[in-house]
Amino acid sequence: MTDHQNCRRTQYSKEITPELNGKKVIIMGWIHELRDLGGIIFLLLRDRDGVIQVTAPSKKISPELFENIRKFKKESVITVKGVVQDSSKAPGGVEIIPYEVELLTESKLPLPLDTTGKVRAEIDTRLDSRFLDLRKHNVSSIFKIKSRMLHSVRVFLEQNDFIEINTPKLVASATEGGTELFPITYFEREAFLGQSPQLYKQMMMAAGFDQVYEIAPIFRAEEHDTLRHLNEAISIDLEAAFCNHEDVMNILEKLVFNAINDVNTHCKDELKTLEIDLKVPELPFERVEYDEVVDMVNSQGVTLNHGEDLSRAAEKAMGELMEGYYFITGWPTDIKPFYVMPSEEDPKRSCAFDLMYRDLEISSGAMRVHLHDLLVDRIKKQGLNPDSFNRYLAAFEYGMPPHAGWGLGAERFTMCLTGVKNIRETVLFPRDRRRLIP
RNA sequence: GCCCUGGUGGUGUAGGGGCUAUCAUGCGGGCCUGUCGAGCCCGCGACUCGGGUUCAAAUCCCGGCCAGGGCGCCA
Repeated sequence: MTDHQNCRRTQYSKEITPELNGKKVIIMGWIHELRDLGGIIFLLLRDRDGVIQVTAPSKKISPELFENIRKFKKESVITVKGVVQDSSKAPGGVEIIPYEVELLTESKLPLPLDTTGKVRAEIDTRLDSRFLDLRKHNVSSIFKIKSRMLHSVRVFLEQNDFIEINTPKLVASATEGGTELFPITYFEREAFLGQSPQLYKQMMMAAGFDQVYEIAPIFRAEEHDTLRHLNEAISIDLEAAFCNHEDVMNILEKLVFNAINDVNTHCKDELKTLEIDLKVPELPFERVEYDEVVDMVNSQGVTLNHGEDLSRAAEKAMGELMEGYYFITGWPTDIKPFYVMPSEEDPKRSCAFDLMYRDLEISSGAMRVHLHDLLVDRIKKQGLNPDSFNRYLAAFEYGMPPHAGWGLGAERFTMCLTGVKNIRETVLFPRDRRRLIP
């Protein structure tokens, strides 16, 4: 009788080493592969972190047990109770000789996709059966690295005295400008899904929190259809008072540096699975002025007029010229949002920056406008109505400190850490132009 | 949204007006005691949908839907 309500493993597969020779263990997981050679059966049992071979020689185990194992199907969940056998013939130098096996749940066959890597599947097929796709270690490794990166970011920011905050994702106004928002029904009213915690982070500066961060979803209703855009993404957002853009750039580059180091030391197996050699960048990251970027892009034969945002071709041209991480600074004020502070020496240039990795923008930030009247001015100049910003603007009338901040795309950063080319690879259940399930 | 390309067993593919629609993997059965992408034998399983051209369409044409790549959009 199978005991489903008392299942506990003694070890994960990766914890079983030749040193445990002769020890009894209980392992649980999925049947990765089954090789029946007639008189001996090799069963590869996969769990979260690895695969271990269970070897069933007909002469060493009972006929009933042997027949049971022979009837197993791939991807079924089983418990194996057995004895560790140190063996040079086994993969990893160790295997389990079973004395008892239990089928916990049987898998339906055929599988919607191959979990062993023999036949590759398209991303669309994989996402349709994502839970199965994620059983592959080269896929789950991406998420272990993402998890480690987020952990590292939290530790770093806590150590630097930042307060973690949570801001609403249901918002009333669609007047922030720029990106399209997803409209939703909020009881009898219309509301929207938040595009960014920007205005709330700034209000926390007026609240006297000084240094805040939030790691949360953002929603963009753009019909983009590329390898680097999502309609739901995780933004690592930060805002700090009594400082300028230079200060938050320093924090950002240290945070990125720190995360890469942390992933390198704690995700060795995952990086190996992904065949990634993660290079630790040098600090400080190179700073390139926007004016310089225009010249560099044009020198590559790609047209970029002064005052324009970078086209995809311009980003690629920069990617050809720059290795690793670099900042683009001194952006024209006109192409940046209203809350970006114009430079004191030259108001046509702003205190905004982007952090790039080769041809990919992974973060953008700025010193913000903390002066109420200037902010109202800038809102009007961008063709927006200051009246719809009342609650936000009020925060600037009762003592708002100078401040700066940035937002870092968690998925884009994960692409840099894992080397994957499609941003959908970095989200468990991605939301894009076409996909809303699963 | 625009441009290009495509949609063939569960998965990944070859083919490209008529013949039993190719191959791999998978699945079912058989043989096999050291596999590790196990091997060998037998079997199973497919032309995106709608319309049109034609004696004949999976193949050509039109449209839809879906996907891949590129771009645009992305304060």
